[in-house]
Formats: sequence, C-alpha cells, structure tokens
Amino acid sequence: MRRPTLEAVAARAGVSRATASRVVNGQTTVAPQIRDAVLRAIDELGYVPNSAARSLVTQRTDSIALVVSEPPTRVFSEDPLFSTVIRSASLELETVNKQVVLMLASSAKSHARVERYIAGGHVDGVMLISMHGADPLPSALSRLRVPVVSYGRPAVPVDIPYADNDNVGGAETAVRHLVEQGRRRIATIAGPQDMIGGQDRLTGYRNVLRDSDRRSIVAVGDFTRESGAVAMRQLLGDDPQLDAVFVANDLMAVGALQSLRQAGRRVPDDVALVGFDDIEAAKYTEPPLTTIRHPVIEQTAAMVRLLLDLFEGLPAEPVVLPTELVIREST
Amino acid sequence: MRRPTLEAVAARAGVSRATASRVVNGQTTVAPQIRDAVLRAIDELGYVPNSAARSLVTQRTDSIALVVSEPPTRVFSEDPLFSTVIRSASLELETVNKQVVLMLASSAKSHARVERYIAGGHVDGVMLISMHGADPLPSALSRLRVPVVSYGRPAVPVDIPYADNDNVGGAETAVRHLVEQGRRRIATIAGPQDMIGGQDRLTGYRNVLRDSDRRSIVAVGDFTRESGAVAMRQLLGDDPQLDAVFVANDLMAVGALQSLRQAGRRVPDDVALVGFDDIEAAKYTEPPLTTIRHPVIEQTAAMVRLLLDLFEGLPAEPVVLPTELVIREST
DNA sequence: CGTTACCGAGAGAGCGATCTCAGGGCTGGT
DNA sequence: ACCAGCCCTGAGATCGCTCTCTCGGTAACG
Repeated sequence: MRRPTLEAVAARAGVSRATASRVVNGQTTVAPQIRDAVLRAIDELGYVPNSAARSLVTQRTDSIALVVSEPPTRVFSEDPLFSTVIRSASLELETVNKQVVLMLASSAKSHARVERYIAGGHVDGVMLISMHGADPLPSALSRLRVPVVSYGRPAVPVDIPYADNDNVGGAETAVRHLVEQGRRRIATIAGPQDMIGGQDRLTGYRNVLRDSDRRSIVAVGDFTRESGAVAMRQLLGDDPQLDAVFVANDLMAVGALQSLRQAGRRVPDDVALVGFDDIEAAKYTEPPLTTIRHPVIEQTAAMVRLLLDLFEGLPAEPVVLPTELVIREST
Repeated sequence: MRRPTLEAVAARAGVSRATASRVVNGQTTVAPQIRDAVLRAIDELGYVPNSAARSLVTQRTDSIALVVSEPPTRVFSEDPLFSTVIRSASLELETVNKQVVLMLASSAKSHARVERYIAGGHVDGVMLISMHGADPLPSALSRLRVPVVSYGRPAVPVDIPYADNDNVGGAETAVRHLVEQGRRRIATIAGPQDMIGGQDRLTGYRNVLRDSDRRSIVAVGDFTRESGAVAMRQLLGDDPQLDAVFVANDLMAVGALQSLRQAGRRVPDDVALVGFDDIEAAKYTEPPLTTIRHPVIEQTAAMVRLLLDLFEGLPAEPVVLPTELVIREST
C-alpha cells in the first residue's frame, strides 16, 4: 500500500534503478525506447519521487522559505504589499521549479520554530521580509549559513543581500515636488519609526525641508488607513495653515484625504497631498493621488535573483531600485 | 564545512549513533550522565537533525500543508477569515510540534505544483480551504491517499472530513430574527453562488421567507465591502419599501450600511440589517451590527483535530458547529 | 552462589533516491 | 579484421537518520 519507489518503476520497466532515475531527471543519455518504457511504468504506477530521499543525497529541497516576520494583522491588512510580494515571489520561483513556503514569524516562539525548521534543512534558502528594527531573525538566519536575502534593507546592520527601493530619494522627490508647486507649509505623516521604511521616508522629507529652509511639521502614523486619518486631524490642529502634506504611504494618505474632506479642505486647492507606494487604490481616490511608485514586483524579482545568485555562488550585492513620481490630481 | 551529523555528535560524546539518536528524540532509557554528555556535544557542535534523513526513515515530516485555493486578492483582502484560519491553525499545530506550510493554489498551474509537492511527501497531511465549486483540488488530493481535511464543506461531494459552521441554520436564525421584529419586506444580499457559504446562506434566507409567506428580494455580491454597497443601492432601487436586509457577510454589510446612509435611510428605524460572521469591524460600525457569529477559531481547531484523528487512524466524521445570533443595534 | 530478569548501549540494516565508475556493445578509422 | 573511442546501462556506494536486535552488565531472587 506504500507509494511506489523508483525500484518498482525500474523493475516494471525492466531496467536498473540508475536508468529509471536518469529518465525521471530528464537526462538525455537514455535510449528513446527504454525511456518510453520507463515513462510508461511511471505513469502506470503513479510514481512520484520521494522528496526526502532525493534531498538526502542532493542536499537540495527545491523549496524556499518566505519568512514574514510581522504580526499577522499587518500581513493580512488592506496594504497589498505582502500579498504582492508573496504572489510575485511564487510566480518568479515557479519558473525555476522551486516552491515557496510561506512562514509567519510573529512571536518569539515562532521565531524559534522558524529557525529550527530552516536549520533542519527543509529549505534551500530564505527570503526575509521584515520591517521592524528589533527583529532578531535577520542576524539569526545569517548565522545558519543558509542563503538569506531580504526584501528591504534589514533594520539591523547585517551582512545579507537585499533588494530595496530608494525610500530616501523617493521621499525627497515627493517633497521637492511640493516645494516646486510653491507650497510653503509642508507637513508629513510619517510611518512607524521602528520600521526602516518609516525612518527613511522621514529622512527624505527632512532633507528637503532643511535645504529649502522650511519648518518641518510631523505626525506619526503606523501605515494603516485609520492612523492616517487620525494623524491628519492632528496636523490640522497643530497647524491650520498647512498647505501640503507628504504622507509616507498611500494607505495613510487615503485616511488623510478623508479627514481633509471632513475638515472642509479642498485637495489640492487648499492642501496638496503626495503619497508613497502607488497602490491600486491611489488611482481611485477623490481626487486621484499623486504618489511615489514603489516597484514591489520588480523589487521582489530582484530579491529572488539575488537568492538564485547566492545558489550559484555568484556575488550578490544589495540592489536599490529607483522610485518614480506619479503625478495625479492631488497636487 | 557541512553541518554536523549525528555521527559527529556521537563521536564527540563518545557514544554510538543510536544512543545519540535516543537523546535527540527524548527517550528516557539513557543514563543521565551519558545524556548530558550528548546534550553538551549537540550544543557545542550546534547540531540540528537533518529533516530529510529523518523523514526518510520515519515516513513523517511533521509539517502540514494549508492549501488556500483562492485567488490571492481574496486571501489577502479585508476579510479576516483566511488570516484567522492561518494563524489559529499554526497555533493549534504548534502545540503538537508540527509546522504549517502555507501554499497558495490560485491557478491551474499552481494546482499541479501543489499536487506534486504533496504527492512527493513533503507533508504529512493537508488542510484545505477552498470555497469555490469548480475547485478540482479536493478530489485530486483525496486520491493521493494523503490525509486531507477541509475547512468548510467541500463544494463537490467528496469523501473528506470537514469542519463547517451551520450556514443554513445561521441564516435562518438571522432572518427569523427580522421576522420576529415585525419586518415585512426582507431582502438579502447574497454571497457568490459558486461558493458553498454563499449558497447555504441564501438557502437559509429562502427557507424562512417561504415559511413566513414573504416575497424574497435578492441581490448578489461577492463578499467584498464594495459589492455590498453596490448591491444595497440596487436593492433600494428594486424595492424602495424594503425594511430589512440580511447580508451574507459582515464585510458586505459594512458596505450596505454606507449605501443606506447615503440614501438617507436610518438604521434600524427605516431598515434593519443583519450580517454574518461577526468580524471585529462589526462592533465598530455606526450603528453596531447585529450579526451571526461564525466561530472561525473553533472551526479551525475542529479541523485540526480531524486531521490529527486521521493520523491516529481514528474515524473522523464531519463536524458542523452551531452559529449564534449576536444582537447589536442595527436591528 | 547461580540463575533469571531487566536495563542500557551498540551494531547494523534499512529508508529511497542520486551519482560515480566500470564495463559491454557499436561505430568508425586504419 | 582489429582496436580505439564513445554511448548507454548497471552495480554499488552513499546521504543522515531511526529502529530492531543483540549483548554485556548489574540487580534481584531463590
């Protein structure tokens, strides 16, 4: 009742195990006639290679962990970031016949589990997506001598290749755009400051404001829509005269738009708004949102390529993708 | 430079491989002194058992696939269903030392990959969550002789144990509640009719309407907030006199509330509203939503237990959990 | 003191694949 | 006709672990 083995296939086809193995692995050095016999046997028996046995000798598993080191509430939130990364990483790796295994690592306990799982050789490599500074996983995993790459620059300095987008530059572009529009009092709704993206985008904002001799007006959100709405109300209270806001992500910008509307401010006449990410929803707000495009799919592809390079023993240097200003009607 | 093997641990501790193995697996028949020596060796070498080798002989992997057979847009939508199932299944299985491997099976191509992955023995069992009728996975997997359980009754009749909630009964309770409130024209916003939950909840609605001699008024959504808003507008157009709506899930109910407000109808004075699922957001709507509690965590736990029963060779019968009316202020 | 019982430890056979190496059969060149 | 060389195929080792079986040693009992 056990699943058929290669042995059984070989016996049925009247060849040796070695030959059957060659056929299974698509080697060309097999006579067509024998090849067909083996294929028929495989088909008749419904043979599928035992992955454990194969991994044992090849030292490969052809599966790759995507470790999402965030509380599930964020992973499965309105923000399409994680889902896009998961989906495009899967797609990208399918083309090279590798399977993505998604693992959530929210608590400290699950960190340990993830570490053990990876140390146990279940996967050939790890893609890490983790935005929080305190995260112990990047360094822990890089110690395991397993190929590891990261989506986004790890918050702790650790020597693993990563693919990032130019958060600082993007934020600078956004704010410079507002300056060029003649806006005088430019506020920002920053992201959480324990996330690298939140920090970098705030840095970009500060850089331009300093250079253009303006006062910075900062409220901090947590990248959710609701927090954007709250932060906007707060900003309006702090400085009713503000005439522009750079919001660190589009989701918060959607919330901010809502608050602006409730406060009776017209966008962009009274207040101009620039977001960050260029999520789908940014096209459908009222008015459509000027934003900085965050190339998630390309960045994911770059990360996957880094990992594949590591497999090949090639040098893998961090990649930082450029961002791009997308002008719509909110400025 | 290879990872240390049990052999190395045994050598360092001055014992045989078998004894080292006993210690690793927590067998008690080892003298404390030797045990400590082995543990020390493990620690010093940083030994972690090779999972492929272990699986090869034990025929177990201690990991379990959670196959989500839905387009990613739904999986990672506002609806907390999937995330809750994923999280609580992980939690539940951690207690028995098993790892959940999440696999998305959206396209036909990824179905094939998932099947191969599972047939290859990567996992000991499969938990399937799939709402669509046309889904070929339930039957495909059940043919593989791998233990399979399902979250929710599979749409195609196939002999795999499942844990479901009482969709028909819940819908009946909801509509009966509206009848008892003296509502005369009770409409429904149904879920997609290619999903079992969508079908069953519509059936429940129809059952009660038939028994109470009322006319049914149906609009169909797709379980998203937006579709609920659209469906509500449509219902108001179809029958401006309606005084109650049963909405097949809370997310659509949130959208419906929005449309009702825009149309100037007061809830519950003009129109009473009952949702389904009792998601967190239902508590925070204006007014808070009367709904039917869908016990997601319990249902997931029941599903996990079914799978564990299958592992033990115990009989595993489908489980249907009762739902419960939660009365808030929308009725 | 001898015998039985039992407990703890080691030897060795697998688990199911891959892969190296050697050898048999052909082809082709001389 | 002979031999070199190539192409296929098969034998057998190996990956790292578990688990059964065996055996040495000590305790218990008569």
